[in-house]
Amino acid sequence: MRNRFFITEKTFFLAQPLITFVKRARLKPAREDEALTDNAAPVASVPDTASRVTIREVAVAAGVSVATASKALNARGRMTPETRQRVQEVARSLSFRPNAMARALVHQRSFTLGLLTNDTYGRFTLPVAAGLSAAMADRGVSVFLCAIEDDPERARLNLEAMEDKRVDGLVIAGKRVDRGLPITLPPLSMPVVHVNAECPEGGVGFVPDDAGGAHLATAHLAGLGRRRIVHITGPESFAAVHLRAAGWRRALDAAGLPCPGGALFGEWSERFGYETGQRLFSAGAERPDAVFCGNDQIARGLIDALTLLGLRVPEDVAVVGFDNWELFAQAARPPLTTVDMELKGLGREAGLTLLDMIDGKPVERGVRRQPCRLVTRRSCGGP
Amino acid sequence: MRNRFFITEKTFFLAQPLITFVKRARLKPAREDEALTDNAAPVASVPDTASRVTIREVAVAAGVSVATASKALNARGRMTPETRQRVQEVARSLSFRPNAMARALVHQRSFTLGLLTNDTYGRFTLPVAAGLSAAMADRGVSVFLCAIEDDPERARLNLEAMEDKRVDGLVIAGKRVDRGLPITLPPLSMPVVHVNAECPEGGVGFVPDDAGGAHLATAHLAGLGRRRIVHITGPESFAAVHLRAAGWRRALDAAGLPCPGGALFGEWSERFGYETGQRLFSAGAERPDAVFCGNDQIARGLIDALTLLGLRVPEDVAVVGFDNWELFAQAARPPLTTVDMELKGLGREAGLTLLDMIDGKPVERGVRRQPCRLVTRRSCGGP
DNA sequence: ATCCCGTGAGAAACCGTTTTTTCATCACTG
DNA sequence: CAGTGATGAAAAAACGGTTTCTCACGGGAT
Repeated sequence: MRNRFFITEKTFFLAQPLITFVKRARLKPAREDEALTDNAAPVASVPDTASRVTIREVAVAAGVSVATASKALNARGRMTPETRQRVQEVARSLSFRPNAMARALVHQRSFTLGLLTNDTYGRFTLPVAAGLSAAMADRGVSVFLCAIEDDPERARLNLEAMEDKRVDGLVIAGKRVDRGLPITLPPLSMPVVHVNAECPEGGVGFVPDDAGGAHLATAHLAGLGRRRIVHITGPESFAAVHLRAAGWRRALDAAGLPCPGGALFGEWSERFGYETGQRLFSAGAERPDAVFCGNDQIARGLIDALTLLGLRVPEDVAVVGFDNWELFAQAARPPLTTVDMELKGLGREAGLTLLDMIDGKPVERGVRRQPCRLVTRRSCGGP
Repeated sequence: MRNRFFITEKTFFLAQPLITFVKRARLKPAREDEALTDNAAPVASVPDTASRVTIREVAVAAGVSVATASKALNARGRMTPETRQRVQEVARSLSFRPNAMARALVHQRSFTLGLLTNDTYGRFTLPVAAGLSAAMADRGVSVFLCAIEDDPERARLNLEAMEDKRVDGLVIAGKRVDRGLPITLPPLSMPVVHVNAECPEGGVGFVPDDAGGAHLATAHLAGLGRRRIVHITGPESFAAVHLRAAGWRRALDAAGLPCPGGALFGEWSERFGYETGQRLFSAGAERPDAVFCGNDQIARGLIDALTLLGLRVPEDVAVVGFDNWELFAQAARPPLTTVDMELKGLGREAGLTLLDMIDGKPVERGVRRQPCRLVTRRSCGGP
């Protein structure tokens, strides 16, 4: 109770040994008996903490003051080229690297972001995270990963950690565009962007353009001369399902094609694709000549069903999937043409926008739908 | 060239607007004309940076010195209970949270870890990362995610960032226990543990106990009375394949069962499982009554083949997989009994050990094989 | 020779904490 | 009543940087 604001007691005590250890090491430079007893044990060598070289050491080695050293290394202020160069060379030779935390302290900017996600096993968050991390790394910004398992308490804990660590901004990533994370965001002292998750009123969000992707896929099929293009997809409870269905319908309209009785909703599984395929294609008359599937699993199941029915893909039926989940798309026979949601790009754009917000640049609020990309493989024929 | 040690020029210029922005905000407290022009634009509200409350403000509000405030909040030093309580209440009412970076600066400990991984799309790293992140969060430690895409340059960049940010330790996670990451680790100034990756001589590593897991699976089958247990698995180029095969063989020996001609090596795909199943079970005589598969995909393909051949799972043939990849294990009919590598636990243990190393506790070097867990579903029958 | 100014570099203040040291106060002893 | 500890709290010194201010110096104009 006493202490409830701060680091947990566990953490607190955890910290003690190290601190005293370091202190001791600094005061007495290695007593002999200690060295002797430590020697034999087959323990992993703790690298000499060898107290990292500071700008102060660079300064004395270069024969200047720390102020001058700092200015020399940061290309600020005025000074003779010789001085600047001498300092830089000394810094290099000592392999000096400035302490980012010290620097953050004075700049009031940590060059650090938080990524809060509840998609622990998911195939969505990792690409987003990778794209984000890569783009940020290029700009000297690092990303804290916070895996909250749909557990509000864990969310709170991580949010507090992010506040304490003074991250410059926060990316909140989920697995469904129509669901928020299990957090009631407290008033945060930093800008936030949402990725692949419900975006609160007035917030900034990034999601793949599901409708656009579906349009892309359907138009591709129409462009290849297919006339009866059906849509087999996931459960109606997903917003993404409706968006993709809408894109499909719009593309059919645009191509002047009939909309054969609405989309076939079901589940995101191979099984559903397989069963729907059997049902749809065993009836002889008026068979579709193309299927746009709501995801790659469905497409995979569908292809299995078609193959079993003796129908050839793509000759008799062309198939497009959604997700570009390599595991399914590449493994399918024939390999699957599918829609890639560009999740890495999503993470990248979210990060860049967040940086803009941090820099105080004006950023339009609202949800951005990032374009998808059609990956053509062999399941549609064509060139 | 001039500047090659430090933040990139891009970063450098990026930082400027913010810095001057903050400065200005502090000097003049909001000029009216600025407020007016800013007002109408539909831009995302940058939360009032409202310069976070510092311990200094807490101190003056409580009528004590900062030293006293610090001691009061950290349960250090001696003081009257009244003073301590008063400070704590003031801190709470101002919702003060200490700046972790300032604190890190004096403690020489950032309570921060780096996670370097090249498994961007993979199903292996994310659970590891989640387990690590969760366990560390409980201890007030945050984890930087560094996604390097098998790109040495990116690896270098991220390593430098981790050094600059003064992480206390590093977790290096890969996708294969017999491959290192594309890094030639420079002499690092912090302890390192390796997870699911090749561990250099004298290092500390964590991998799942493949052999043990295989033994677990095979012994389970033997315990259910199966006598002819074959093993269908991935390519021989994987160390994990050999370990699992060895575990399988050992379990057969232990149960006094014959080893029918060695393991069947191939690839990690459903297709391979399917085809091998057809080949193996269409020949009439001396059919196996159980199969231990090297992963869940193979198991899934195998079950498809068995079903097609009219063989019942588990009545005629019992099947065990490896990975507990929900997508396959749960979706299989019947649901798959399989070996879980406990990747989250792996991440957790790696993190805890790393913390020990950071604390200077003696830690045995070498690779630890963490036990796997058998998840029993319906593909083996039994209770 | 004096004044002024531009220039390069050092001194000092600061960022937000913790920790050590110093200091004043007060209640006891002898 | 002076001397002695204990005690609570403040002052000061770190931690590793950046930035603002100040200053000494030298050259050119008067």
